[in-house]
Amino acid sequence: MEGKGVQVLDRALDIIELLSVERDGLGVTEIGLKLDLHKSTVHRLLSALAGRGYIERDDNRGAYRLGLKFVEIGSLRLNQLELKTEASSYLRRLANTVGQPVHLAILRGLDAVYIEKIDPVASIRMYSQIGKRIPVYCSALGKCLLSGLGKDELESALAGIEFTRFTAKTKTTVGEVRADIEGAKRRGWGLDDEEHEAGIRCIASPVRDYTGRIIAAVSVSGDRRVIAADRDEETAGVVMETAAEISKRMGYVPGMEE
Amino acid sequence: MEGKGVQVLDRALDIIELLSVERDGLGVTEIGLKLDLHKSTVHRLLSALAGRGYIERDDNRGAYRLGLKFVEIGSLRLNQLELKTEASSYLRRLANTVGQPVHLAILRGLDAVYIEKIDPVASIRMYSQIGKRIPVYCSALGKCLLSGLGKDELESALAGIEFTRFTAKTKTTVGEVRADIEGAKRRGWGLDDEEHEAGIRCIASPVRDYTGRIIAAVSVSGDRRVIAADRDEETAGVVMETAAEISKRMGYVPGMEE
DNA sequence: AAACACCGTTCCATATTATGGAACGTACGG
DNA sequence: CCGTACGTTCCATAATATGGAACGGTGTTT
Repeated sequence: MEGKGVQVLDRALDIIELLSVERDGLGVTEIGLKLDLHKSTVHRLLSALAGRGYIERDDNRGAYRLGLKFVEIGSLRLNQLELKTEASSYLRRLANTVGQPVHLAILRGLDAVYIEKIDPVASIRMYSQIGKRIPVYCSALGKCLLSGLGKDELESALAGIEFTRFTAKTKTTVGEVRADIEGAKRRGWGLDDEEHEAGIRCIASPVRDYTGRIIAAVSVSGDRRVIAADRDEETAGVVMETAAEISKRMGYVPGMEE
Repeated sequence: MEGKGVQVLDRALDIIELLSVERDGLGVTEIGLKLDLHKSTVHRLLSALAGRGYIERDDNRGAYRLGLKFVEIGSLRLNQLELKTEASSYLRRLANTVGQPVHLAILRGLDAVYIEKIDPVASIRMYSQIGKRIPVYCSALGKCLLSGLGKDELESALAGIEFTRFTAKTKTTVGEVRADIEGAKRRGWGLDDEEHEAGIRCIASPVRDYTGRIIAAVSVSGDRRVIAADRDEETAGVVMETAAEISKRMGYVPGMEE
């Protein structure tokens, strides 16, 4: 076959990704219709995946849905990240101090990927999700992560951005984003001023490792009345403190960055 | 080919599961050796998986490891569980009240699968993991989950248990486990008295839904000096209270079971 | 109660794909 | 500088996955 894929694998992954957004599961025929696959093909792939726990049947309706094996594999992958393991208790402490959701993210391509999310006790806001991505140009986390790139790498990354205007305040030019990144680098913290989600502001600070490189970023986010602009320096202070503690834990010695 | 599987899919899943326990990733040749696959086959499958984010290359060494796509899919699956979404804030409250790790689990076959895990701020104990399984016969969660089965279904389940002695206190006969389950049913809470992990005790209580059926269990666990035997009734009280609140949230009306 | 429609499941001839052997380029160690 | 091992690519062909047909079961309609 053409291209880089393997047909059976691509079909199976298509099924998996389809079911990952279908809360109530789907039947064989419906999966086949949505993915333009013969139902006997679908059935065979589902059976194979089910045999290993990646797919399960709904108890009542018989619909197929993702199995909990994905949860297990996802957790195993997350726990391979030493950074996350080391950072968790600092993040919990920050969440309780600030009383707002706290995230840890790493850079993947042109996105920040959430690898930890701590909600304070009273919080029930569920927008972000571990494993999800947010574009670098309109997130505090993303700007911090980009601030760790070398000049050439940064320009290359900026050149690759395809802008989507999420809110009235979304930055949509390379120049604006570059300026924000430089500001993040200078201050030691980055800002999302309702650029990704209207009404939501976010402050992040970078985490470094023993080589001095930026490997992650920590953020606090919340309603613009809670993460109020007039208290940004104060909020940024506690975020930077937490990021510094995690950095230290990862072997970073202040002053060693390039 | 023979059996229920699909060869390409089984090979890809073998690679995925191998990498899920290899923190530093592996090379093509090494994967091939471990799975008895030709390196050109391995390379093709890795490339196909990498193209969709399920595999990534280590920045430095070039080793292959799982991609963060698994984290995303795992989180999407978890978030499809309405129970988990609804329960999270109650569990956080319980963790802070008791100051010990709290879990939520559901029944899958003869295991309790952790679908939520809350560590209090100061805790760094990392034994359990979301997505992991613990056998029903030697866990408080498992005994609570089994207590919701009908008589025939329970006997069938008990007949299927293959006992492993984890500690000196592990129950290893069907009679002992049946007695524990009946005790859990009578009291409204179940106990793991160092049966799975030496020195660790655990108290759990079942969660019901609007049909009155047991759909999950909540637990608190910790060192036997902290979850001390002489205070079990007290600890159980707060666990049952949390389980009752979650049950209520899931539409359960007290008195409607059976 | 019978007929109909649709779904999930199974089987198998064959079309199509995945395989693995050979070869190549690169990087690392001696 | 040379040898070794790894990752990568290509392609003839062996082996597998496909999908068409058929079946049983369930729910709905007449």
